Amino acid sequence: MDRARAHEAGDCARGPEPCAVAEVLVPVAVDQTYSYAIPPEVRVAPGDFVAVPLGARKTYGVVWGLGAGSGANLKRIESRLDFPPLPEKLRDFLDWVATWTVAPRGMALRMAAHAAVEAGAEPVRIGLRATGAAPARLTEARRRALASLPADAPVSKAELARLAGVSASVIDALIDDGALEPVALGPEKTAAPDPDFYRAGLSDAQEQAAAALREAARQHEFKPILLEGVTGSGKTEVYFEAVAEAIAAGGQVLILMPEIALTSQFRDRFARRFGVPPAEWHSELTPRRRARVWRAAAEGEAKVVAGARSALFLPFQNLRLIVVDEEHEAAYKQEEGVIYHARDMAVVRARIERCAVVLASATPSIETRENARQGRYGYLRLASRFAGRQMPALKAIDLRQHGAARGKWISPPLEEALKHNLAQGEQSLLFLNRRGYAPLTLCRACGHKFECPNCSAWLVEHRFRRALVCHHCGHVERRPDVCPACGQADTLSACGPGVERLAEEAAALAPEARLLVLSSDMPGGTERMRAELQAIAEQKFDLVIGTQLVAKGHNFPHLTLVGVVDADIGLSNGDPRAAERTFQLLNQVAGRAGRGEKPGRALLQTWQPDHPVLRALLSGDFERFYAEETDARRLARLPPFGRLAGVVVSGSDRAAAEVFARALARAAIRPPEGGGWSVAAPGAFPGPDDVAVYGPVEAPIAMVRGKYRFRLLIKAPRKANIQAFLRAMRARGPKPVKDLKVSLDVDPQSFL
DNA sequence: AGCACGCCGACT
DNA sequence: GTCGGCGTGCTC
Repeated sequence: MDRARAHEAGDCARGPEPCAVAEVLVPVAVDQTYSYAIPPEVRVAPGDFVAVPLGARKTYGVVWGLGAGSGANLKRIESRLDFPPLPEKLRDFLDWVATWTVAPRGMALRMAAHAAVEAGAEPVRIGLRATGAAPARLTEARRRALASLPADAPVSKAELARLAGVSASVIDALIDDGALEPVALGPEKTAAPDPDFYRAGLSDAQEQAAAALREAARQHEFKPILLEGVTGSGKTEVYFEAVAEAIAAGGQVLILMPEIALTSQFRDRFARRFGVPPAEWHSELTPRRRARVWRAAAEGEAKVVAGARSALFLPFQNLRLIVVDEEHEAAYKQEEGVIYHARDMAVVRARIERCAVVLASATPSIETRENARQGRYGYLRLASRFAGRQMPALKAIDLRQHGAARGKWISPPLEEALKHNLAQGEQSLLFLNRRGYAPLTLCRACGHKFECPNCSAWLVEHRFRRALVCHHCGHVERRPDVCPACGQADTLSACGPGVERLAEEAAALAPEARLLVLSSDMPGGTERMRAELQAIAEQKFDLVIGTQLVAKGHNFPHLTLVGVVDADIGLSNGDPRAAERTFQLLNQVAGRAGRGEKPGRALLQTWQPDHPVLRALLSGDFERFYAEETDARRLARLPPFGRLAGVVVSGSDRAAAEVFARALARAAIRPPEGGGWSVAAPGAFPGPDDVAVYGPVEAPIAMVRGKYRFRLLIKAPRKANIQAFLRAMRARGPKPVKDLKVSLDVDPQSFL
């Protein structure tokens, strides 16, 4: 056997010399693999985890390929690590993600591998088994303990003590006597979801969509599908049918959720359909549980994983279906480290895995809608609510005619509707997308405004916590009683509303109502949140006041009135997606109403009832709104008709950051010869094939966490290789010095 | 990302 | 004189 063939066979452990080289990717910010010698006693194959020396330290890495050569003057792999290997398709996916996002491949590897490595080895679980030997003395407690021991499977000490109703010391004594012996238990097995556990009755429309999804899940071919269904149409039940099909066919399923607050409610719903909850994956899991889910995914043990965007990098063995729930949600965009959009990367992963991917939403993104319209994605629609339930009736309250009193935010018509609903014993929701008591606090005597020391942003008063909080960096200070600038007492005044303040106003209107304020900063974390959401569903509150958190995907069957306090928030912030976002959010909130037996309605307080977004919502003519928005994007050559990239230069020295950003822009404007693109002259209107460079401009919130930020925006035709452009720009620009940092964001979603 | 090296200010 | 702060560069 010649050398090359020996490598292929993974058979190079024969000779006395290291006879091969492995290309290893390490989880650091480098793009290349490093070559290491494979020592004779170690056998490795692509995908294997290995321990390698790196500079002065030791780290793990993953074999990305095997190379030729003797490896004579290379460092050696220390050992092969005992983790399931990273599947080839996942490795391909990581390469793809790194290229697309212009991130070092090592950082992409880190996202996929860290969970496995960071928890360390699983502790060995000890079980007990009868030896058959009789104990020296058989007391009543000892007899019960022996009698309670299951014959088939060993149980842990704590479990046996509980079963027998005796203390652990009784068990210890039995072990000492030789009547019981400890044995190592294998990993804990969790029951697999049962595709036939409970089949809900589906409407005709649902059944039709479900049939198409089942077919896609059966195929094991790349098949993206948009599942568009109005709020309350039962999208979840429909894609559950595809999940059932995929697991019945022996495959695995990934269900992506935009927020962890949603996973806990989803858990129960899943368990009702499949008998057991799905494996969960999100940032609040302990390292050990993460490692367990990771391994379960790799070994094919976890049939269904539901999780946040990072679940996209789990090492599935046989992925048959990916569901992206609420696909339009901005929370799918990862904004730090490797900057990626989980919805788009889910489609890429599905292509590599050759599986179906379902994008579900009541209000799809323009991008996904357009992909469906052009036939790149399949398109399934649920046009009406489940079980004949009506869509909520939407009405605008024109604040120009029916404004609230000074210092109040609930207009007379909304007040009347609320009181009426409460009198009927029905549940209401007030929606305001602002946490805290008031977004700005100022001194009436001297005009002093409370500002964050690290960010150019106002401090938000949280009256409940008696604190002023920065929503950008987390800075907290005590709310003083006297103005720190002029020293006068009782002059500090809260400006503008937050949910806490709205609650105060509502409580004055309806003192007898059981009231709950819900926002993401609620103390008690996810568990508390889960309990409160459950309590709302059981009508333990009459009036709920909440931020966007309450808008998303929850089912509150007793809710019949939704009041949107400020429908105009977010309409005028310079973001190209502002209108679309507002449309999606308001539709989502309004859609909370009337999901039970009683019909619901939504009242939207607005200063601009003629705005296209409000008109679309009120008339229900979504098609027209989508058509207009899509046309506007096409004309402006914005995504999906063109490509965008954001470049952010940040640093603690404002002037240095600005100078650097200018230098980068110059480097971008004069691209290298033969780069394959033309660049519009500064200030000139770009031609259809030109790449345009805008900026730098200072970010709208100039300083965040003590860093100044300057932004460039790159706009390119759809066919242009924007990644190559960014790489060339970075290579030609100056090297960052001191604490200057450049971050590249392909397909930015946020323009702050 | 993490770690060492090197260069500057301050103090056992 | 050394300790240690951060800025810079490299990791097969």
